[in-house]
Amino acid sequence: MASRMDYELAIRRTIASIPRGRVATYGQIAEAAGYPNYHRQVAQVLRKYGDSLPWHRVLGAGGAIRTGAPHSLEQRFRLQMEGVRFRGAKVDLVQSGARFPGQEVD
DNA sequence: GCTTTGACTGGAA
DNA sequence: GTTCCAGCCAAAG
Repeated sequence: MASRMDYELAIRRTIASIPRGRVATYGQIAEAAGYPNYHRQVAQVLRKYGDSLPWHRVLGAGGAIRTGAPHSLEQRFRLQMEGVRFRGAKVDLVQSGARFPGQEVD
């Protein structure tokens, strides 16, 4: 049974797999990592290992930036530099939303 | 071992 | 559109 801190490994791997120019939400990452409802742990992992992860590609529900800290400015700047299109203060998930295998596209 | 906190989410007011 | 509340899980006090 390898269920202990594997969740963080799965989350880290999922975040690292986000293609450049695309973004994913906390819930989406948690689900894609195999741990639904672990959206909070995604944030925790980002705080811990964010320095070695594309943290700027992680957004809140609806494409909103939930960094709170001054990072919000840098995050938005980086995303725009990658070609992510913004709509007001939120990201257009319809265009820049990362698609993980197994997800249904309605 | 219980309480508080956190880069969250979805629904209700 | 925003604000508040309950649900959620793990780490830290």
